This record gives sequence, structure tokens and C-alpha cells, in this order.
Amino acid sequence: MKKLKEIIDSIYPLTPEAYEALSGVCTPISIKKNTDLQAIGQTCKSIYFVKKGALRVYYYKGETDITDSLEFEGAFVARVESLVTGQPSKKGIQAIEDCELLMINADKLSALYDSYLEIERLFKQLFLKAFISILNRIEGIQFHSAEVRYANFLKECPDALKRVPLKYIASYLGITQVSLSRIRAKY
Amino acid sequence: MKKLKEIIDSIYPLTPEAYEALSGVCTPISIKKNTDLQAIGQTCKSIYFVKKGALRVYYYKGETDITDSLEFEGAFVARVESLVTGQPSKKGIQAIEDCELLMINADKLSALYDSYLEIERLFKQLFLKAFISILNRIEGIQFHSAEVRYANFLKECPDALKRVPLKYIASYLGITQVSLSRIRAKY
DNA sequence: CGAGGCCTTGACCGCGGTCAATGCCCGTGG
DNA sequence: CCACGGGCATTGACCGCGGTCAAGGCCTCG
Repeated sequence: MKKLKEIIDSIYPLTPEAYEALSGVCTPISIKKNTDLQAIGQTCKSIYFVKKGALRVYYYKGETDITDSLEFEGAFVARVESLVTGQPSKKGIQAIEDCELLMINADKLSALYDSYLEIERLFKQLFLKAFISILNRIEGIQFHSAEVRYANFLKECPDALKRVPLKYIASYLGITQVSLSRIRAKY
Repeated sequence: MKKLKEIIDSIYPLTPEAYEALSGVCTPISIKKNTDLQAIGQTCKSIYFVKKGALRVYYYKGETDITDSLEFEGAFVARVESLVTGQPSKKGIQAIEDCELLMINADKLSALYDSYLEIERLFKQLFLKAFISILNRIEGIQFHSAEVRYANFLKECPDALKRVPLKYIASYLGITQVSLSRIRAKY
């Protein structure tokens, strides 16, 4: 069970007043394994903080289900393209385990920016982290073999294997279950 | 020869005063073909607007030279990771043709944000466009064959073929010159 | 005219994809 | 409590895309 405050402190600490204000726009949510937190086609108006559990962002490429990202305790989840453009998202968010979340309403959040510059900076920081991790991911896809990508993934998320079905991990790594299975067979 | 004003107007039009202020932090620059605008290892403190010519952002993956992006008239060029982190960049910017540019100093630019909210919004918009185009690029890399990527590239930049050496295009598409050559042989 | 850079082409190979068969685990109902 | 069915994972056979290595043509520039 992760605390929002601890995560924030590790990124961009807030004054008690700002933290209070931020808490005011957070709503606790529980969601069951294998249900959708946000369905494909909805417009994303929230950012979620994961207190407990595991989620995946996914979409359909033709017939096949692709896992776009995997998120665990302590992470923030959002569908940024939809959040900033206001367009319905082609991606959905699904619980892989029973989850406890905080829902942060995006409109209420940006209303806080005027009064609390530090909150704006915090989320700017979160956004930049996401941006840079995407740049790294491109490098991974373009230059590393599936085997190396799998090894890196294990290093970053050692407990993912026990919690996430292999088929999700495979499409997250950009390969098929079959290929992933072969890679695992070699240790 | 592209005008900065026209491009801005097509993205987020500014009032005359704001446009004046922005012009005040722009410096015209000329640079010769095959020379570096910014060398690898420098910290990026500028955003460039391309009035004329063609540039590429590149870096070294081991021994091999990789073209990260290609930019033509009307585009903005920056090394965002370096700009936001303040770290020296692993990427360089090189002129593929003789170029005429406007250099926008990043510090002076952000100093304008307080007085001109619209300028901040303009650049926020530019940044978001870059973010979304990166998301699309990931899709391209992950799901389209080299042949399709080449076809899409031709559609987006029809004149690139005449202006950019094939070896740069190849690494930009994430393949070798040899493979690109074979793809081209099939039309 | 020679040298070097750029592009093309051929021979060869390995990674990862598809298709299909099989094994395993688990929930449900007789 | 066991039997069955379905979803997930593994394995084998096969294949094609794109990579490497090396040779050869072509252009430009000194």
C-alpha cells in the first residue's frame, strides 16, 4: 500500500497547504481484477494514483489486444493524448489485480495551478518524466533484441512476472506470447 | 524561405506586442552544409526555427551514426531532454544543406512567460505536438514493416529524397542503407 | 586521373512471426 | 469429488524480413 505523500515527496515536495489542496481533489476508488477502470472510447479526464494493485493500459491493433503500459503501486496512470487533446482515447485502462486508487480530477487539478505554483511544477515534473521514459523506450524498441528487452524489463519490474500474465508482458515488449515463451526457455 | 510569423499563426496566434517580445529574443544565424549547429556533448540552451535549409539531429550508438530526426523549413529544432534536464546532450544537430535559422535563447524565452502567458501557451502547444508525434512514431516502429515506414516517410516528406542522403534516411527509419536500397529497388 | 564516399547487389543467416498440436491449471456442474 | 471445458503457456515446423559481409558501379572532388 503506497502513500501518495511519500511519492510526491520523492519527486517535488509540497508545503502542507498545497498538499492539503491537492488531497481535496482526490477521490478514493476501488476496482476489481479484470474490470475496466476506463473503457476504450472515453475521454480521459482524470489522473490516477495507484495505492495498491496492478493495471495495464491497452488498445486494439486490428484484432489483437496490445498492452501499452503496465503500472504498479506508487505509479500515476493517465492517457495523456486524450487528456491534452480532449479527444476520446483509443486506449483503455484495466485492473490486472484488485486495486485501490486515488482519482485526481484533471479540471479541478488545473484550477489549483493558479493558487499553487508548486502543484503545477509537480505535475510538469511528472509529465517530463513520462516524456523522457518514452524516449528511452524508443531506443529500446529500435536497438535492442526482444531478449534484451525482456531482461531489462525483469530488472525494472522483478515482481511483474508473478503478477502479470505473460501474454500482457509479451505485447508490452512488442512480441508474441510464442516468442516470449522461447526466450524464457533459454533462461 | 519560411517566416516565423506564419508558422506561429498556424499554431497559436500572438498579439502584435507578444510577437514583438518574442522577436526580441530571436537571433538570425547562418550555417554551412555539413557543419554542426550544436555538437554532441553541449548542453542545449536554444530552440531553433528553420527559415531555410535542412538539418538532422543525430547521435552515436556505439560506432554507428544514427539520425534521430530530420527537419526542414518551418520546423522547430531542439534537444528537449537536454533543455529540460540541463544535462549535456548525447545528440548533435548538423546542417544537411546551407541553412538560415532563428536562434531562440531558452532562458530569455522563459523570462517572457511571466509577462506573456500566450507565449507560454504557444510553446506548451509546440511541446505537446512533439510529444504526440513521438507516440505515433512508437506505433510506426513497433507495428509497421520497414517498407511501410519508408512509404509513410515519402508521403510526409516527398522532397526529402532529393535533399537528404539515403544513409541518413535509412537510420532515421531504423534500418540499414542496404535494406533501404532493397526496398527502393522494388519501387 | 586516381581516391574516397555513396549507393546498389548478391550470398548467407538468424530473429521473431504464424499455424497448429499439446500440456497445464483452474473453475463449474453433474 | 471427479469430469469436462476453456484459457494460458509451451513446443515444433516452417518462413520471411532485415542484418552482416563483401564486391562492384558511379560520382565528385582534389
